[in-house]
Amino acid sequence: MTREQYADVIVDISHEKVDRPFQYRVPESLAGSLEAGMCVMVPFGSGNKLIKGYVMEVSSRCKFDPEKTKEIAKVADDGVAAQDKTMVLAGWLRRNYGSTMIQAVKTVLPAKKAVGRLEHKSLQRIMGKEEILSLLGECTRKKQRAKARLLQELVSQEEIPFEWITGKLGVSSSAVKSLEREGAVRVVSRRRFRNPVKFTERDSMLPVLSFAQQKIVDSVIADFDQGRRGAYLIHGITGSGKTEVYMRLIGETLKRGRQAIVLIPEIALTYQTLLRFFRRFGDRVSVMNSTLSQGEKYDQCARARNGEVDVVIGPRSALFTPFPNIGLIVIDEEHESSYKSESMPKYHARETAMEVARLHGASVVMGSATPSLETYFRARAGEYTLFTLKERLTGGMLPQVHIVDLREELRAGNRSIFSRKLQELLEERLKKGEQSMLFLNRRGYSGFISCRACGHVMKCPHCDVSLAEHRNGMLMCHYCGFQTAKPPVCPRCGSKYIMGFRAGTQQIEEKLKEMFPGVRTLRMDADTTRTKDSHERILSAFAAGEADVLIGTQMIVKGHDFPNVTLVGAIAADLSLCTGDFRAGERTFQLLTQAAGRAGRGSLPGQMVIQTYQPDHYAIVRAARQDYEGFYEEEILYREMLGYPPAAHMLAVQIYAKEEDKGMRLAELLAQSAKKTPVNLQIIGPAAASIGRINDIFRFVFYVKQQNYDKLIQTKDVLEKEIKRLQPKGETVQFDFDPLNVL
DNA sequence: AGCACGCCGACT
DNA sequence: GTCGGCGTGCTC
Repeated sequence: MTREQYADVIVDISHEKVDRPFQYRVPESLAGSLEAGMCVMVPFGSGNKLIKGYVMEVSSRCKFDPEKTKEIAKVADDGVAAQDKTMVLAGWLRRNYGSTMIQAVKTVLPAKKAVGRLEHKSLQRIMGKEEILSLLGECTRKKQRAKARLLQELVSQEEIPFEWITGKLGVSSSAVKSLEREGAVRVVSRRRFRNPVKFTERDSMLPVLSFAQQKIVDSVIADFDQGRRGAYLIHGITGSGKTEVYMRLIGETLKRGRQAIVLIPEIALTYQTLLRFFRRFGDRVSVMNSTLSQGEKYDQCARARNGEVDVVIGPRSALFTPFPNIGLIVIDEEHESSYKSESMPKYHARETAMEVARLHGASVVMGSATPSLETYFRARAGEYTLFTLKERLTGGMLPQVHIVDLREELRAGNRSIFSRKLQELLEERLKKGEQSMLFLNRRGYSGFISCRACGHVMKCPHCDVSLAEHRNGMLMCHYCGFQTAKPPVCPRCGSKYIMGFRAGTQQIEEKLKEMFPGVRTLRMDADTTRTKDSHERILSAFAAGEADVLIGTQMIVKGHDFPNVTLVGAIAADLSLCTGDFRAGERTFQLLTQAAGRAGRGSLPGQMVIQTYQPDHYAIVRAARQDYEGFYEEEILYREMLGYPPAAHMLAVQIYAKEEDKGMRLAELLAQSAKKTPVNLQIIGPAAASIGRINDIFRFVFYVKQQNYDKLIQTKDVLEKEIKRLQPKGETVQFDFDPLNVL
């Protein structure tokens, strides 16, 4: 009754050439029991050597010449137990975020690249110099040029890295093989690990914890020792000592023979941050970051697997460090958007950490001064244990915040981008020789339209997000595709000053220099940070007092302490408030709160100016008061009303197409079949994405909303089947669950 | 990565 | 003609 089954298998050979699935016949004995993610032994190559492989997919269609298709030999180890944690995780990623198994496997298997392995594989001479010379003579006589070249090199060098042999010397493996047979050389894969960080002195004493810190450490450890594995959120303002709590917990985890993973946003992965961990844990710590080469990453993974390190620090990908027995996962700055992957599978490190923790029996500790709504929502629901750290250990004072109403400025005849208050305070700083920071919080910027006179923002009547201006003069909603003509005057107050807000960091710099001749400025944005260390260089130049004012995008307010900064100015808070995204309020609140934390961290008291057309908006008012709770209450109400995450869940289905009409048709087709699913779904769109075309690829998107996450997964499964059936050629489809940004 | 195939120079 | 090294290409 059962038709013949086939399985796509990725073989366990570290080389790009074979890094793709091979199809095998599923033997009758395994029919029905074989699942994606299982580890199997398959005959491979002409010698039919048995090697390890991972099942990617089981199907009933044979995509390869059936004559040449071989059969799976057996399941490696025994059945279910053979599904090691990594592959289970890959399967989980595939299921929850919708990607191919290969994409999922590639994300969980860290650095499985040729360069990684070749680098520390080398050829060693095991004969004496005289013997080599005589062998060299023999080979030259026999005109064995490849072997001779190799031997020539071995005369002067005891050991040659493998990559030289195939690269510079141009000798293939068959020549090496014959030399090995003759007993002249041997292949050694010595581990010459490079720890990217130099040795530093260890802490000799631990700092004394505050009462609140101690309580967190005690209860997490007590839970752990009683076999309760939970998730914890530390809601603590900057400088309240979260890092010390993490380090104590890591220390306790190590004492119990388990390993710890620390996730830190890439931007905060600075030398100062790392130093604290190195001083505490010495060479048991390993760092993963994007500047590491493939080979270095491979080394770090091998060290983790061998038990040479117990703690790894890095961005979201560090989550997949192959530790044998993870006991703790720390997620610092939990709200950061860099925790969500931008390529398939579009996983969220926070959610994935929960799954990793479940597989290993580990605890998860998250920390943030401005937790994401998702996390706080769950903490409120009792899913996570909530701790609060209210005091600044350093005793620094919170800054005084001024909200400036830009409508008032216009009324008073001030058309400049600096309000009178900001001008006044800037002048004061320049006189006193203190530093200032000016930032534009624009990311995912899209031309929203607002009224300069009354602050009215054009919004979608169905989605309550800002409408974006299109080239044809129409205003459009990125969620549902709603369109309306741009009104000539403000529909609320009738003013003709209704327009898009446009200002860049460069303009700010120019205007600032006009206003204050001789002011020393530094600018930091995507343009000035293109090269590798320019980011760090600008920041350290500013810290060294080489400029009076640092101008930049939101990146200047993250991490980094500048004790001499006493003024922070948000030029246009509306830029992040009106991005046409349901998370705009949350992002604005986080950004402004963080920015306020930048002012006055030294002994000098700080001030902050927030310029906005919407001075009454709750995100701005609450940020000015550093009132997270209050913000949360208002924001969650909004999400509940409109059914946005975390109150409900949302799946973005993104269609990329070479031809516009074909893309739209596929989007409509998929939206239709989503509608036909038995679950009760709300479908919005499809519409052209906000950036409708990149590199001549047209983009379309529609959204599916549902209370229950599992039902969304079911919908995704239905769509996956539909895509398989339609077999689109010029179009690709991606899924994004609870998207952070609208395309 | 590892294996066979086939080309090309050297030699019974 | 045959033998064997050595680059090349494929592996379900």
